[in-house]
Amino acid sequence: MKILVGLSGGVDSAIAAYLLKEAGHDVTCAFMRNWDSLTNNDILGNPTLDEAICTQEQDYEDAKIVAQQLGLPLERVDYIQEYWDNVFQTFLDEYEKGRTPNPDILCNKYIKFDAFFKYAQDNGFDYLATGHYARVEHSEHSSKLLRAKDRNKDQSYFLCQISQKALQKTLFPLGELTKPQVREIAEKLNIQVAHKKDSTGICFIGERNFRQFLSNYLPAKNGKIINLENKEVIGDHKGVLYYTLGQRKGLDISAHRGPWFVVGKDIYKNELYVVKGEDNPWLFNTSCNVTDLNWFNPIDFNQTIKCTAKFRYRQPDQDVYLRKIDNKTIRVSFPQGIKAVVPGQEAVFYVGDVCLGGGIIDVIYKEDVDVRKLVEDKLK
RNA sequence: UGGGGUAUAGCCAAGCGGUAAGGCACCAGACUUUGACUCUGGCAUUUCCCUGGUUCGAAUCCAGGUACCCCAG
Repeated sequence: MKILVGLSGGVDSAIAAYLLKEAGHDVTCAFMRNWDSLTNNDILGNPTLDEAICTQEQDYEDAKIVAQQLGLPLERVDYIQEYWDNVFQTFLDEYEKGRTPNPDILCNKYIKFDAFFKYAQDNGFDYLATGHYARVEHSEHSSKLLRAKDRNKDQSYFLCQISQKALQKTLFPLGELTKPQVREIAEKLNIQVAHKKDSTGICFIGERNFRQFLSNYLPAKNGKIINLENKEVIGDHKGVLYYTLGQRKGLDISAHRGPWFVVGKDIYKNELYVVKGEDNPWLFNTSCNVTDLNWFNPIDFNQTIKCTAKFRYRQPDQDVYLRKIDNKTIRVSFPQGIKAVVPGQEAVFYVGDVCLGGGIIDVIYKEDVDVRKLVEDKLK
């Protein structure tokens, strides 16, 4: 089969490509470039800007060496415009609304498994493959996304928004392997990047001082930090948009004994609301509405569905109940209470190893009352 | 200007003659393809408001200052 592999310059995609080649496929590699720091004005909080070779170019160099070592052709594709329009614009819009988006899920949805997928289709490839840790089970008319065998590295969470259509033509060669096994294979092959550190941070943008990075696009606007429980002003924030619910660090509240955690914000009054103590009841929610749903396979919502969910990457599985609200919204209930379920973040649903799909957390509730209303009432 | 009390890190705070606990904040690292959370480590030795004194030894006891607080005027 003719397969296009997204080669990032890291170990994972290198070994993914290697395994496909070993299996006898006709493999072509492609390096994606989706972010240009200079044209995107990504100046503040960008540590690689003054480095001799920015990490992105280094990654490309690594990818070239890997392709060469594997004896595979390497193409280079650019989706800078698409990334900006579909991923980054949404990312900024969400932050502007005071929410906390997950750009990497958008990146998979719009870039890797849409724009790049189409590229593969248009160029006569049978399948697209990446180095993600996840499994896909193909059958005649539909495919299933499954958790990776390596439960520690499982990345199905980030793949929850890709289309069934793309999934059907996708392979994840690392799905049955663990990360240590992948590194071992790379070592045996003497792959250049066998010991390269796992990448973290926003995909294609990398690690940044996040507040500074955001301030390139969303200017700082100082304001008050208020103790929600007694309405006392206890500090100053650097811009309400820069903080996320559940956040502890960076509040710089030193005059009052903490620890303090963010439980709410008002983007119009430009106020941040905090409470004290890591077990504070304000930190726990019991349900949320989820929109922008993507299901890999049809779900029968005639009855309440019991399944598990993750509200952020690497969160242990949470028991939840799903109920349909309307065609675009479901209510997710978790009476046991879960900490810091954050609007804008992704809720991803599983039954056993099968990833059902996911959606964006829209409104959070405590005992079926909108938390924003609870905060508002508390401040009266 | 009568009486009483308190001064220890950015904030809070233990210590009561034997060589400066702890928490918050902050910083660093780990973890991590979002943002967070979490974990580990660092963080007063020209040191305990200042100056003297007692003592082998003082943040601790004594004397005198200084600052702030409270009560009564």
